[in-house]
Amino acid sequence: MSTALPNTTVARRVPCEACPLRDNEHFRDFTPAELKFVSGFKRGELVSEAGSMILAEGSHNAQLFTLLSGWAFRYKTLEDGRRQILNYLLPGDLVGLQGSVIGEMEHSVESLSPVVLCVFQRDNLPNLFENHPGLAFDVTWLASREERMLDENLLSVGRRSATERAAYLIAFLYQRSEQVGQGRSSRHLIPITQQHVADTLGLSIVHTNKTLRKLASRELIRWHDRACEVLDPKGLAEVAGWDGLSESKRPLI
Amino acid sequence: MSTALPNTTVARRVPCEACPLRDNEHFRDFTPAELKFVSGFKRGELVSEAGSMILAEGSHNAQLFTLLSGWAFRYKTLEDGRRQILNYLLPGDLVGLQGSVIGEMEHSVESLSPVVLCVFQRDNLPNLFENHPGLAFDVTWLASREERMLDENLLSVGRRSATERAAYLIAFLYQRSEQVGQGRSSRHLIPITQQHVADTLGLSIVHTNKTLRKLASRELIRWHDRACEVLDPKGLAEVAGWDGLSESKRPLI
DNA sequence: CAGCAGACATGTCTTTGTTAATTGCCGCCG
DNA sequence: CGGCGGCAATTAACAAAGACATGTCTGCTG
Repeated sequence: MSTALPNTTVARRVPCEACPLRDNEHFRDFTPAELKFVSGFKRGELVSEAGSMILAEGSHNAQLFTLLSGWAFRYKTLEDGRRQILNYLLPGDLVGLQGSVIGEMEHSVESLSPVVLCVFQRDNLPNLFENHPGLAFDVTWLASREERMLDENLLSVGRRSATERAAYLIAFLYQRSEQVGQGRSSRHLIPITQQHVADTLGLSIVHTNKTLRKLASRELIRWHDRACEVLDPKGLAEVAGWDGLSESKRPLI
Repeated sequence: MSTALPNTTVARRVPCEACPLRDNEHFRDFTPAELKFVSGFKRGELVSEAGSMILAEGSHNAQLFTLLSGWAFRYKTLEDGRRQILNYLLPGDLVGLQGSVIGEMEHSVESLSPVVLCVFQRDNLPNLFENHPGLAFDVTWLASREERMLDENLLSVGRRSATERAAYLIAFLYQRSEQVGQGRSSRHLIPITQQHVADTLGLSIVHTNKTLRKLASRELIRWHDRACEVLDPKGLAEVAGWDGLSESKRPLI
């Protein structure tokens, strides 16, 4: 039964409804020494990997960044090449807290479209936290949201059927894409291949194909070249047994 | 190429090698209004759930706590009862950032042994961050570690075979148990049932049983009543194709 | 034009799930 | 004290889901 403490200047940020670190504006008070912007990636390019030259330059530990625009995904692989996609990255998402040390192949990040990044020095995090009140919250908020997404993903891969999994994934990515507001394209296109879907859901590419065809035959989706068009998000959510689409926005912290 | 900034009082915490929030000592500077200790749970008891009376009292949002002693696990369920265990909680682990709102059944936590908790008011987090420099780091560190564990878990469920999954899970829990130093029991016992294993790995209980027997016949483990004894951790890691056992301790942030 | 990659298709084989029945242990209660 | 019921672990027999090997077709690209 703790009593409500008085609000402070930090507390003004609560509840935190919007996604932080989304646009450049959030980085106004940062000095050039604290961050740098990186762009120019093409689709299918490795953004960060053990040994990658792009983010590993200078410090081998600089692997902390937010996505400012575009799509990407994070994955791990086993020695024999089996790959598991862990989550998809849309503008505002933070990557690198998971820790990546050269040679240990913790995880890698690959782009699905041209992307723009904002890169921080990982080992500078203590100073960043101190110099930018509120950043600790933003990071906690983002980590928290990512964990919720991973949770749902794990539930999906572990306990849902192939059809449910596929429907869930697509409905989920559709929702995220809507939230971010990819205004650009009028149709709802998700820039992934069936191989990505397979590696996300823990299925073979063949079975994934069969499953997607079933969804397509029910007019829930339509598959394009390297992209999925969502025809009926609600129908997908229903197939997936997922109520997240209608989930009300709510404060996380 | 940012220059190295001078160390500050906050920076002294880096690199952070040990698990923070592990013993009572870490909570010395906290006031009684900021946290409370809860104990008295028995094995198999719900620690936190939508509607639970234990942690929901007062604020419906108090679901933020660390485990001070004992074992527990976090899980989600689908409407029809299928359950997926998300991760296991050992002393020092933090729960509740994922967000849990009454009625939405986000996730639940159940104990595997008697546990002691340290509970924070979730909506008081802003003040906590402000009043306790370093706490933001500890939380980030913990969230980061949890995400790495979830990543590996997802890889496991998505891409490893039943035998690999089981071997990985047990080797992993063995390692964590060792790190925490459950000194109490001389033998290395993990207090879970085969049903827990099944729900963690996304397998049926029957198949899990066959898989575990195979591991037992290879003298890697021995199954007791509601507990798993680890005979050969290295052998398990080898079966799992996992090199995490020998992983050197390293700073995360 | 050749080469290649992705989508689509099919048949066979392996892995895993389902159902159901058996045993042993333990705590509860008459 | 002893029967009863429940849970964990186990096993068998069968069904289903999904993996794998293979091949075709199409559109793109050099």
